[in-house]
Amino acid sequence: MAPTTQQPAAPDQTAPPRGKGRPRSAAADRAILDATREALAELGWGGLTMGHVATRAGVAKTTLYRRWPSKNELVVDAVASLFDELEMADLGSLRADIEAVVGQFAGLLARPETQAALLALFAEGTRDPLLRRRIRERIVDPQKHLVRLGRAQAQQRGELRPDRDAATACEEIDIIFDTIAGTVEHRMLVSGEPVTPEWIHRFTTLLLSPLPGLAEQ
Amino acid sequence: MAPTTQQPAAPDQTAPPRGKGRPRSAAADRAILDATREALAELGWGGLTMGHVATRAGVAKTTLYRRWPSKNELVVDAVASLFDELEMADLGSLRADIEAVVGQFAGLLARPETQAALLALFAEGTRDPLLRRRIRERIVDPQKHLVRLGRAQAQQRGELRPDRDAATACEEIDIIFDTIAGTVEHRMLVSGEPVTPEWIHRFTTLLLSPLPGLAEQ
Amino acid sequence: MAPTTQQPAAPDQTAPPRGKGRPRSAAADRAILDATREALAELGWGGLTMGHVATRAGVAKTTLYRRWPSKNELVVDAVASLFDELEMADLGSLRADIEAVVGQFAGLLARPETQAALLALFAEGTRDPLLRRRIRERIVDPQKHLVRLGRAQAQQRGELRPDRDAATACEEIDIIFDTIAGTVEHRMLVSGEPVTPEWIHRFTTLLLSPLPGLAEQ
Amino acid sequence: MAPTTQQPAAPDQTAPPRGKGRPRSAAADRAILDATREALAELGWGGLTMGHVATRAGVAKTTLYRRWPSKNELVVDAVASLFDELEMADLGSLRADIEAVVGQFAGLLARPETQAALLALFAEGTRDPLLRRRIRERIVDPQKHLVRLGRAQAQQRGELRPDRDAATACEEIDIIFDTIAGTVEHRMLVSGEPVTPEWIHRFTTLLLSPLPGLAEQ
DNA sequence: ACCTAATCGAGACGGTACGTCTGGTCTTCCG
DNA sequence: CGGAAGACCAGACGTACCGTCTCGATTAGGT
Repeated sequence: MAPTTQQPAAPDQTAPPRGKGRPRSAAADRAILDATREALAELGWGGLTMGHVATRAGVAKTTLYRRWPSKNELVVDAVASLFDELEMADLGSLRADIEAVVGQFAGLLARPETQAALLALFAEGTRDPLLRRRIRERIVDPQKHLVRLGRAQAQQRGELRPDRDAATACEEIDIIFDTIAGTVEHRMLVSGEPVTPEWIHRFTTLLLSPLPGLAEQ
Repeated sequence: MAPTTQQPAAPDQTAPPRGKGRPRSAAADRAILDATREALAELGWGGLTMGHVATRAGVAKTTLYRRWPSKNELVVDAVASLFDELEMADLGSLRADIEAVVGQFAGLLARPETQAALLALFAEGTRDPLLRRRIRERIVDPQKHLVRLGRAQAQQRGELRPDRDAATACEEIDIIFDTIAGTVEHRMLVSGEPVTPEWIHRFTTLLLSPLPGLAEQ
Repeated sequence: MAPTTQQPAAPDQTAPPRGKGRPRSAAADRAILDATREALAELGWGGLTMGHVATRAGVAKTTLYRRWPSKNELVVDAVASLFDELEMADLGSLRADIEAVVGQFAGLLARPETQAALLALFAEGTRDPLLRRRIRERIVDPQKHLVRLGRAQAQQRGELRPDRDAATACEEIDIIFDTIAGTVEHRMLVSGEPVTPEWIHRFTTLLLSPLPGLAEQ
Repeated sequence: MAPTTQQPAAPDQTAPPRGKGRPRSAAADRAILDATREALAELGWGGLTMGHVATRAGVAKTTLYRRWPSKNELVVDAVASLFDELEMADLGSLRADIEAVVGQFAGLLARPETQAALLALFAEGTRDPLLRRRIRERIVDPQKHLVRLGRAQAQQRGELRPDRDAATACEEIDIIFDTIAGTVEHRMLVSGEPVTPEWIHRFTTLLLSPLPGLAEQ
């Protein structure tokens, strides 16, 4: 998806913007984020240690803390880049587009590093408003953009009516997004059951049609 | 809800069932679970400490570990009882029943102790199959039972067609449950926005009808 | 010297005096102090690390900090026991007694662990009154006792006049003690030159007689 | 005393002697040494930090390390100049001269920066021969010169016999010096008691006469 | 008027030790 | 024997300095 407006995982915006002393090593940034993803996949959230990441990245702990104030922020950035691979296809129909993006999302949630990190991050974000904001900016909003895009495509095709006003549109996007993201996450991470093409089809039907088996109302 | 098959937060079934020496203090169990809930509400998941719980409950750490093998299991039990208050009403229509149960669930998620614990537990459960199983038994399954109940009620009223076969029914219950639970959790705990009656109405509409604005297909 | 009133290097008096919980391991105390002395001798004051001591003693850092609040206090106790070996002989004359005790003291200062620790402790004590107090109780006072003892022996022999009053006696003991201890320390640790029997003889002469070469006054 | 043979605290002689590039700032040297003394007085040896000194002196750490290889050497130079104020008076008698110089030395040891630095330096010197040499050159030898001077004055007055040979003289100077320096340091820095005129008088008596109270021998 | 070279400030870098905290286990005594 | 108390080992935490390095910007002397 959108490599349009994307920095390569910018660490800490509070860094001095202009160069007085020695500039920060860009290689260190990359090594740290890679190490974080690897460690997440191997050891999971609980096994992830700042010291461990630093060692594996060949970097001093100080360097790590200079850029990310804590494990939470670090993992947000490390995981965020994974979400960049989500893309909105244009397959000619709303149903096909939805099924495609749900499939992509499910594929992402199947990766061990995502699985290890996502719910843990959400849990931490529950208590820390700054972290929630960061999660929103780096993870949630890019996803929500997909919904916006898919919706616009469907409107252009004539499958959906054009927006009446911006506020309603926004609310509709929100509700659709929470439904898609929440349901897939709950299915995979809480119920622990796989997301198969069949399941995707049935879920899309739920979104697009009345409840299956609903008697004529 | 179902006080049918429910122990009053039984700690560890592996305990010696019969009294040889001094019997375990039931008061200790209650004090521990209360202390856990209080500490969760005050300090959140991260701030919850076994030592802290023990102190607050006026109990030795040993006693605590004798009953629950770790923080995770303890919190499952402490939080599970909160889910007992969920009940399936029979308000005469499927929509009304759904809206009622979603509202109850949202109310539960608004409590600080639930908020602090739920996602964290799910995150831990991602790695630990035994924990996931326990979560399922004590938290998820009781909720899923509500869906089953509501569905049966609607079938009796004639709003839904009767089940064709058990397998399909089960799958349909699963998908509905994941959608309701996942969406409400995502809305409240990840997006961090409130679940108002209006939102509930719109979400229920999404479940019961085609996408709003969907052009005639 | 006086094993009369001596605890085997009691760590921290602030410990709860009698046993409610598990008692502190006496073996750990011994292992820690031994490890401290060994590490001092090998690595010196600067190379001595709490973590290193703990590891070498086969003890957790927590155990170490439970007993001694910091490196300073730990080393005081570790070194103090070395000073227990100082004894006041009774060799029949004041000169012989002085020479013997100076020789013993010099021998003590020649040991690497003493050398590494003593001045560093004194330096730290300069800033920390509690540490200075502890140094005084565990290291200085036992030494000063030797002076008191030697003086009493000389008075019994008739080499010295009996005390006129306690205050004057105390002052005289102080000045003699500071002179002996300070001079030997300065010779060995600052000037870095050896304390030979010849030097001891000359120093004792300085104490007992007018300056060598002093013209008749 | 001797501003005779004194560089104004020359930092590091290993600097390239002749100017090709930009010359070193003399102001920086002064600022660094001043900052060092101030920080010593305020924070003590343990609180003294290279980074702190650099900041306080308005200088980069690099500049500091270009001149002094470590904290130890820096403090030697910073403190050494304080010892330049020691002077040998000629008050007409050996006793008066000794009492004067002991008083001066005690005054010096009463200053917080000296107190913080001296024993710490000696302690470090115990392990580092190069440092000990530097201490000797910049701090100890100038003091020892005072003893030599006072001795010569007394010989000229006829209070002391002339030297028989150089070696013996040197040894006698050494022992007197270690005694005076060591005793005063021990009294003030270890015992932590003040050096009053009365104490100086008694100490000088000890140096010049047999032990007080010594029965006729 | 240019070079050349060492200096300056700032600050990031890899390390290491710090002292604290928590997790689980164990050992003791009391009821 | 159960329970309270608390010591035990293990190890991660986030901070503070260490001494080195890499910058861009001065600031001289030598041509």
